[in-house]
Amino acid sequence: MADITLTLPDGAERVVPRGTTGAEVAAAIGPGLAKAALAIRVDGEEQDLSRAIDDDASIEIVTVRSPGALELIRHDAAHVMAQAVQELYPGTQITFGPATEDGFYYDFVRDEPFSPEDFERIEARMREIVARDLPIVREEWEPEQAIEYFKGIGETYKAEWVAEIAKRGEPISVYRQGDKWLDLCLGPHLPSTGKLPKAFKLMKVAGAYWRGDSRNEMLQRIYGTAWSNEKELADYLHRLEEAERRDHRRLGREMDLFHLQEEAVGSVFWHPKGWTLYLTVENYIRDRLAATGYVEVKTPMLVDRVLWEQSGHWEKFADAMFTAHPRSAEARKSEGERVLAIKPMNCPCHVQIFRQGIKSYRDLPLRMAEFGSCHRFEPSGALHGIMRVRAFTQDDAHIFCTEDQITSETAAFCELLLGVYRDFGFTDVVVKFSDRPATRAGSDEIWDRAEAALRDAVAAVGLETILNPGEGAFYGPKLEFVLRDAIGRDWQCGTLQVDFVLPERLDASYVGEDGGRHRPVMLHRAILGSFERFIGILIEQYAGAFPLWLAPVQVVIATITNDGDAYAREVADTLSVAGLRCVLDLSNEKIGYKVRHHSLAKVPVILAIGRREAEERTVAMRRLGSSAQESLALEDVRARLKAEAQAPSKTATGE
RNA sequence: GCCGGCGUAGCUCAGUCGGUAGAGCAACUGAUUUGUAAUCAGUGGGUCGUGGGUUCGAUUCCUGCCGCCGGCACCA
Repeated sequence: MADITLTLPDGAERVVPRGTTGAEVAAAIGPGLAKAALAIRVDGEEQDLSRAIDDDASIEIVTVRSPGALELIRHDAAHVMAQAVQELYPGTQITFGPATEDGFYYDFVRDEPFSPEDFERIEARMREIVARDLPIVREEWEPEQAIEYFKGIGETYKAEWVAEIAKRGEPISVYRQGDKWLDLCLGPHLPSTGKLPKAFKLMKVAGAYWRGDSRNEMLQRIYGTAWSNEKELADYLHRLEEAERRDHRRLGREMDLFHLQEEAVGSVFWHPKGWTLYLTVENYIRDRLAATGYVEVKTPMLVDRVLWEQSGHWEKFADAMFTAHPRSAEARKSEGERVLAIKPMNCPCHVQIFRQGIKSYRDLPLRMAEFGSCHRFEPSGALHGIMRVRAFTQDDAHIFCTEDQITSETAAFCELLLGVYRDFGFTDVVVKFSDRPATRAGSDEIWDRAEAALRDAVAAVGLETILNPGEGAFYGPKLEFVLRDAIGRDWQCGTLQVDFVLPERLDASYVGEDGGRHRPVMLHRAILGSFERFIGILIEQYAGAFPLWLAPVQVVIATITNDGDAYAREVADTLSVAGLRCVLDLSNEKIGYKVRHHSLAKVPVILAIGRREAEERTVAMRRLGSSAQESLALEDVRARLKAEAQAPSKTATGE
């Protein structure tokens, strides 16, 4: 048997007999490493320690501290949980159980529902299985053998899955965990259950469709989290608690920004403070659009269904649309029973404006923006605070352009978007590139061109994207700009979609240089996406403690004794005239109470005024989050706060 | 929409093994004139999500519906 050469991460080489296992290599390097070893990476590919290595390779022993170790641990935790559940609840079937971003889940089939009360029992059994230190051994089975075995023990889902894998011609690998339990799995796995750190916790039960298809039966999914040690677990649980405090639904109520109620499910009641925030955001984005060559329009809320039929939306989304008609039978008769749809989007209306009069190539690109209110009948289970609602407003725009202009328009848009996100404090933006879906309109050649144009633009801006294969719109590829909420959920905010289809269906055209008629391309684009969603994320991003320009109440002027009342009024007037949003607190409370009260309300600036300030015509300024005080002349405060409270869209133009 | 959980005052929650409910905070009123994260006292506030059933009697038990929460599916 010939020897092979293994290269360690530090560059050292080891010559070992062909067929040496990862465990043996680890042991040869040192007993400490052998004990800590969880898996081995062979030429970058993670494998079981028990696998024989047959060729020269660069290797790395994976321990708890290795990057990627958590994924291994979580995957094993899923299996240990599955074993625990099957031991405790005989007759339960197992299906899939992968690692997730911060934990794992396993999907079970069982008539009785699991409840969180079961968790303690399952966790205890999991710890017991870890204590048993069961060896985890990989085997390769013949498909027939596996199908027969799983059918024999009543695991019909596993049997179905084996058949699927076999059809693809892939090997069937099975992992034994002890001598009584096994699971179909790709691996890799830890060498034994004893290697699994006991820093895991079951978190929630939920339904999930078999193989992610809503036509299939619903399974019971148990979610857990797992970490390499107790401290990491505790930190994680602590982070979750912190995140809960930032939840926009909670802050929206506590800060009196908005509310939702049963009589208008999925629609937001904006309170004065929330609406101030909303208008601040809207005015900011309006400035940005005006500065980058957009024109703003406003289109009807109620539009005859024939337009939606023409655009193709009726066919695909009719069930998700609201319709309206006059209450009076007489009116309905005279109107010819026409069905009006409450607009679910703005694009067909924008095309109607584009179609008024003859457009020349000189008019392109035409960037048409609208703060358009849309209504969609979102499935009840999808509603979530103000992040996913049935009535929302987008900072929507459609850029009518030539095919040659797609790249430059996209690049300009990406730059605008990133600048806007930066102004709101978002620097980590995930951008997904969604390419052609299986069912689509338009020729492959058109798709090639659209995708290439989009790719060029992204490259021009130096944007990193994640490919989201097959997730494009039916009419064109798209970019999705994704922000994350406090609880770790991702939300699409910005988007850019290249569309060759709607201009055709709605017959938009322009006269080209050649004097002939041509179809424009439409770029559907939004930066914030829905104001509702974006503001929800904004609330969580700042945990309600907004920078001065966004804060609904920017300054509280609080008196210490009522000797200062008259002067405090003057301060409030001065600042209000300067455009600052002020609240005057002359209430009969101690200054300590007022400071606490307004600090909890997350007001960025508190100006305290007592007898001394009134005499000297100064204020004592205190910023949120700091207990330091600064004594300033009234005129200085006015100038300073006014400058600081300018929206970034104003400061950039030097106003 | 599907699976599971939940629904008592503005908020957070207690309570009733079936006899129409209570605390803290908030709010309001009064006293206090106060120097940077809670001054004291008093007052008001709930068809116990909603419809039906069982019962002498339901907020409590059963059930339909609505909403919310967590996932899944969906997201033009």
